[in-house]
Amino acid sequence: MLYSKLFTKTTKEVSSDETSKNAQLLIQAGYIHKTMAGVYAFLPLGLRVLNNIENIVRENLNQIGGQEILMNGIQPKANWDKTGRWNTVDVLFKLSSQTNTEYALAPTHEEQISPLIKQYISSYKDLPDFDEENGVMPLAVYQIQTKYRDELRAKSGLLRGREFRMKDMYDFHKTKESQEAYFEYITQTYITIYNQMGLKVYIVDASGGNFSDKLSREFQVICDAGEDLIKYSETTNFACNIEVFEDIKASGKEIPVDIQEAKSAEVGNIFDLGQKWVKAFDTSYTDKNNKKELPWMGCHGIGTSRCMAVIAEIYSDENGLKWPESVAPFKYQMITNVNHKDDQKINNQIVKIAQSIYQGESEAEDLFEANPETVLWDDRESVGFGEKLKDADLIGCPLQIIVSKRSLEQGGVELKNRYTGDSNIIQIIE
RNA sequence: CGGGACGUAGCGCAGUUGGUAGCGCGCUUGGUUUGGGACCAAGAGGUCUAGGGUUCGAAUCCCUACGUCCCGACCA
Repeated sequence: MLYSKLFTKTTKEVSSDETSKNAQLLIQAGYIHKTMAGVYAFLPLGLRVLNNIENIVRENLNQIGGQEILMNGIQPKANWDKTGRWNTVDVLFKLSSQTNTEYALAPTHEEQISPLIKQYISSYKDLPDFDEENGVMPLAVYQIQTKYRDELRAKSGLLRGREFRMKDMYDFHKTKESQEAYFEYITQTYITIYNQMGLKVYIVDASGGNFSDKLSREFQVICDAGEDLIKYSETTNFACNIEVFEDIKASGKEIPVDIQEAKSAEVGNIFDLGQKWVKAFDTSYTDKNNKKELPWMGCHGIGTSRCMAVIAEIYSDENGLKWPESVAPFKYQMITNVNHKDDQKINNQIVKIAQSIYQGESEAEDLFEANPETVLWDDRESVGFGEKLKDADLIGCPLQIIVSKRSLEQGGVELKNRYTGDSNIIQIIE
């Protein structure tokens, strides 16, 4: 993409009332725009990052049998009455129509998936037992969608919004064993997902809150902007929320010697919902003996926009963002320096080389993946070179390609790693 | 929802004891620049969040509402 065609602009200054690092950087670099407290619009660069994150989630869930659907933001009140949550979920946005019919703006989708799935599971044959060895996956349906929660206090940029993006998956099983085994299987998939987006997660068991009286498991990333406090160990897989640490100690469980404490952000969680929701909606099936049975249900969330915030918090420095390649809006940001004082021949050469790199015609191995889809070319002519370098650091694509008189004198184009700061000259064969 | 701070040009800010608003960035035009957010010149841009009140006179003082952020509480 040509930078000159990008409608967003970076700014030198950012509002002092956005104090969170993720919001400041993402707004300053033009990734997001604040509409109101806790509600942000995703601009071209921001949407590319969000899409990259969500595609990582998508690909991994498809591999474990997930079938993607898209449910709705607006839901009937009746469903929420049925589970009693119309009055108990205080973050529920409620709205009414011209005819005073009431609706919920969905904060989550158990109230929709349960009656939906009821239509399609009539027989035990519709609910295969999870069998990892033979590659048999259970019925698992997911969506990646915009969610709404009436938070009393939205804060920390994309970390806690009133409108945010979330993946939620729901799985249904004949047996509790299948559900529990899949719960563990998903845990492994989640670790892979977070690793692919550059996040190291700590797994913390917690109670399910008012969501479920069963087990839930949180995925925490060490991050100063986070709202949670965890105890964890680098050498073992021990991790727990600070709130339950004393209880764990009292229970006699062994505490690792390298125990540490840190602030963390919850980037996902998985729940064992038991039969609470299927009971409420009578989501039953007929078993082998022609008997009516209720399935076992699990639900699993990943806050994709929150992941974006956490990545921005962690992968950034005083100059700006430095995205992991897997989620970066572009792999390369190319800067060309055309100086009118210079020999026109050199300027022509700079543009010609940049053009061929941008079009994917470069022979150089390190630039093999360059093309208009992977390169953000800062082709602006009236902008100083220093400003382009600043912008490249702020926007934070992993690799910067610099084509200038100086780089040509050094034998080619400069390839600079945003993360390590290393740079080297790539030979260009013309 | 309790406590605190704030709301002035597109953005970031200043505005003294009350006298109808200014700076930087950005933008427009022209020119010079171009390896770390350049420079000169000339411009455009405002219902000082809104509504009341005090006053001869309010961005400034008082009240109310709305908005934004921070601390806390809450947190599928």
